[in-house]
Amino acid sequence: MILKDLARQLGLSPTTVSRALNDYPEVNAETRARVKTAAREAGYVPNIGAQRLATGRAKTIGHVVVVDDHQIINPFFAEFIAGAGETYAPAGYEMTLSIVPGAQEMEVYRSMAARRSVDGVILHNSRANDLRIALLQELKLPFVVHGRSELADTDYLYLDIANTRAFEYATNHLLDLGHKRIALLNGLSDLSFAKRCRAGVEKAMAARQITPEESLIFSAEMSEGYGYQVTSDLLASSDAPTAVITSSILTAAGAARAITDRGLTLGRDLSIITHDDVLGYFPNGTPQNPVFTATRSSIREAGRCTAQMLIAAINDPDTPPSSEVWTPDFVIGRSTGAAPF
Amino acid sequence: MILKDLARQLGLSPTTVSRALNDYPEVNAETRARVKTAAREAGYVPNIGAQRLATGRAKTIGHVVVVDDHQIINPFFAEFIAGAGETYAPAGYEMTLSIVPGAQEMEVYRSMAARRSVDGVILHNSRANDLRIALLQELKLPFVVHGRSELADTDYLYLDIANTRAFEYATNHLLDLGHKRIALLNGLSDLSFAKRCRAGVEKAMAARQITPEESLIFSAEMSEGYGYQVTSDLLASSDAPTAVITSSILTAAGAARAITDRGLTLGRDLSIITHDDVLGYFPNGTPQNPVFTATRSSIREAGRCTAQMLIAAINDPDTPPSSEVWTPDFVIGRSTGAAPF
DNA sequence: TTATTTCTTCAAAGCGCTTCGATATCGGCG
DNA sequence: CGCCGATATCGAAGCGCTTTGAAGAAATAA
Repeated sequence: MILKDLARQLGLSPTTVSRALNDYPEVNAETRARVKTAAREAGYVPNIGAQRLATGRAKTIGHVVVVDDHQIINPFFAEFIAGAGETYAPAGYEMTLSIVPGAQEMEVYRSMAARRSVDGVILHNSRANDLRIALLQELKLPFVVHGRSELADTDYLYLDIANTRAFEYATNHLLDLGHKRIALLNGLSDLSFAKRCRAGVEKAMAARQITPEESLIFSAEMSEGYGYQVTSDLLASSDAPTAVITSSILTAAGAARAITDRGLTLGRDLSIITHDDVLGYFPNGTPQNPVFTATRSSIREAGRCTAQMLIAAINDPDTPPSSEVWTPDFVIGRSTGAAPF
Repeated sequence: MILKDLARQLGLSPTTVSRALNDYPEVNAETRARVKTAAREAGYVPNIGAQRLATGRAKTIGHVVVVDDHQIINPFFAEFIAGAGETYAPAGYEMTLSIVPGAQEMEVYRSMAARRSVDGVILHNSRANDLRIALLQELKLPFVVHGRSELADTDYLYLDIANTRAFEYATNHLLDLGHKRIALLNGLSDLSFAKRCRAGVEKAMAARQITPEESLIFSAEMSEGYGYQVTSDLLASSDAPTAVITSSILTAAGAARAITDRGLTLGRDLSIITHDDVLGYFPNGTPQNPVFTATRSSIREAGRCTAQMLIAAINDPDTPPSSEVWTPDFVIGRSTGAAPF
């Protein structure tokens, strides 16, 4: 069933049928209703390739995922696109996922722009000095960044959380409890959120004349195993820290496992504060009774909002960009306590 | 830059240029080389909408993800599509993800078929009696199922692992260690893999005249919290089981946490065997030194292979379907030991 | 030499949709 | 009564690509 058939069946021209279906005002209300009913009954759906060609809009948003040894589809990303995807469908957009080696990432954006396969993209894993931003601006491909780059001179849309502030707050919480040796189990160091987390910790410590020790700062892909490994090693050393801050709940779970493995007690022998992205599959205890003391911000909600920002930017490209920075909640769980002597 | 421009620039017709780029044989080798070079230099990439319309092929594979209260993008799915995605790009295919409420799932397939937005789909979370199979056959939309349905009379492509056999093996391992009260922390009961896992456990127990107790069989979304909760409850009861079988490593991690939380020892006070999908973000210890005794099969590799099967089926629809069933490995870790008295 | 292949290239007709620029109809107005 | 603007519809021209069928040039055969 194509448009022409439907038009003939209704005794109308394809023009009118197309306009009726697309809610153009110059169609008689009664005619429109008749057309829509007939389309539904006949199961008519416009061919998407034809629509794309005729309108020049792909009605598609691209997400590029880099898979190298160290970067695979991780639970945070999964949760984020779940949120974004929920937003696309009702808005009439589709989502394409391109999974490519890191070396090809830039090429993929170029090709997306040239072949017009997407109307815009969302940038994940914002890096400190992110070359993708300049490229996309040059290509005139609308985009929104999840996170923030450190390029102060350019103007682009982003949605981020206030990592520096959150981690400063978390660190102060530990300092108030008497902790002085605090380890940071951070994400990969070239990611901008990791830089900000570290800055927050250092800021809080500096305010109390504490110099952060290089040997207590770690950077890696945020997995459970990483948290376990590093914490085990720390606990085995002669001058173990009394508290650990991690930037993900998976890492915190690993750290907790290392603590119980040694017969120690979480929150007494070692305190943990983590950032919690509110992963559906890995809840931080229950809302009433959180396991970890944590800074908390839903990454899924971030996905929803980022998608909305992008769709808005595509629909009216002239509206000036208005980015967002969210402040995480702070919840107190059972993973923190006064520093041991 | 469009085809016509490139053709004019080369002093050729669009026909010849198109044929040169698409490797049609009737183009002079020298001309082809000239065209390809010029295209590369000019950064010409064919418009995808036009190509779709002209060829009738979308060069796109669809994945539908159901998000209801209980089903969100989970780590297993994420790992699977990472594998599938790796396969698409080199083959010239794109991947679209549709994230929709369960009630709309069937409608999405209909619409995909009608608007020709994808050339084929991959079915996730195979259910025991899966209505999607009949629908896709009726729509003549090529598809491959990850998992297996129980519809014996239809012929379709699938890739699955031998869950029944694997869980029977795992159960026998526990029975050999002297365990008699074995709990099963299974996935959602309408999923076909969960049915097969249960069948495997029951088969092994039946062979030794043990009747599985209904009160030791659980079904839920496979999360860490689920494993923790159920195991905590079990350990608190007067006649706790001595072993637990779980169908996912996340659930196993939760179970392990429940054990250490009570001051008990994994593998001595309670044994655990799990199925390990080889999640990048949640490794089962190290390959040399696994934490959990486990049946193991890479879900990412399954994604790669499923994608290849689908592409093959799309390219020559006449080749008879040839499905695959993989046998998981069995690895022995530190989570199992002889049954306590 | 002419007829017949083979090798290259091209013009033109779609693919199914949107949209610009008419055209037809009709009530309202001077 | 003729003219005007508003309303509703249509014909036709694209969007950028592929592909069919034809045709010119070169090579081979008769």
